[in-house]
Amino acid sequence: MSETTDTRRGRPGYDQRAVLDVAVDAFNEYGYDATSMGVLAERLGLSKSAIYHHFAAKEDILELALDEALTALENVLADANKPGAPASDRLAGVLRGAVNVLVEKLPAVTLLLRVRGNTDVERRALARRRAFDRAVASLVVEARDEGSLRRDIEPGIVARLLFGMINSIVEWYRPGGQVDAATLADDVLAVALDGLRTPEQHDARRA
Amino acid sequence: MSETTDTRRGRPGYDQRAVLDVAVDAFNEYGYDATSMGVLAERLGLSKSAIYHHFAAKEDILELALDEALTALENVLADANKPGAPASDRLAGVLRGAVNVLVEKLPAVTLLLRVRGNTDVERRALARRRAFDRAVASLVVEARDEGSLRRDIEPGIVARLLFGMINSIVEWYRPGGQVDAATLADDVLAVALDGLRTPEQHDARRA
DNA sequence: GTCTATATTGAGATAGAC
DNA sequence: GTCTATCTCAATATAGAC
Repeated sequence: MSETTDTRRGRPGYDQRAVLDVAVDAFNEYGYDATSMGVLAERLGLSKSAIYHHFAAKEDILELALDEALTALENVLADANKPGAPASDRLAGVLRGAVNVLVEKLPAVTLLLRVRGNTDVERRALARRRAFDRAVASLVVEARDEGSLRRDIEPGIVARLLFGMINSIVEWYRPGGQVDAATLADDVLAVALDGLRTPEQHDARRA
Repeated sequence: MSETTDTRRGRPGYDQRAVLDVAVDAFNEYGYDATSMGVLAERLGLSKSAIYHHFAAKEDILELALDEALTALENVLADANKPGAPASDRLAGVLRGAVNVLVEKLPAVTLLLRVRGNTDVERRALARRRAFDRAVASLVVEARDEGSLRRDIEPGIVARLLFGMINSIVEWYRPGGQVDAATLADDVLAVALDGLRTPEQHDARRA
């Protein structure tokens, strides 16, 4: 509506989204603190001050990225919460959904998983992440009480190992590689639920 | 030999080890880059310059801590490498040993797992860590070829998920808490090998 | 082994022109 | 939307006395 007929994605300069994407990649490569506005500007082919046209502060870039990751994860929780469904199904839905979010929003989630809590922005993000973790942990408890999960390991530890495994995906998964998101989610569920041992050895152990 | 009869751990000042321990804790709390020599000095109750009596540079503190973690992990690999033993036993030994190192040298290993590779010190540490990961990955391949591990998931993915689960322990394990190292290692092995599902459900799935 | 300076560099951020 | 120039502050590290 505002100008001529262009597809709105700024031709001459960057829009906020483009700056965000480049910045998040840099944050993940060097770490947030170790990434200066100077190297950001270099990567963008801009001056440092040009970045401040899109974001008022370095931390606002971080905040926007963290919010993107957290919102996506929170939506997974909401989507999987079908009242009446067995807890094991809802848990599987959350795990599968979380893997998908990890893959689809890999840079933002990677950034989220590395936040330490040094500033208010980081602490707010950590609080939202902990709420998500708590929700998953109580799903694990439900699934165990329902008889779907083994009872010999504390559910808190189960939930943490489970999400440790899932979250570690950001350390090595790269889009366009050999593995697609659906296969990865299947593999994670398979390892988590059935373990690595061959079925024959399961039987041998029980015999 | 040098002075009077004292137990050598300096009473008036710090020795290198004491500075190291305090520094590593701070690095893990705030992140290495976000930890200034100023806050380090505050935590030690020293001036900044006093720290430079023990370490020539901030990064030397990091290097010493990383070396401690890496040496411990490399020793696990050497200890578990009993020629002739089944790969599955050797793999289990490495996993158990790695959990023990994680717990016993929690601060140093935590630091190691967060290194990004921004400097030569960090890149050297990453190279040693990758060598360790590769050794574990080839143990996984051996165990699979031997028939001990399921063949339907790529061994590279298996190894990564496995160590993702183990490494995530540093995010929540705290010494003196409810769980001791041996129990934790048992739980990790149990989840990794047998999965979370109840035995009855394993059978139902196969029927 | 610790201190009080201080040198020096690089960071995040702003002013104001184009 | 981008630029050059600059401000301000905090960081690592050093000098040299006690």
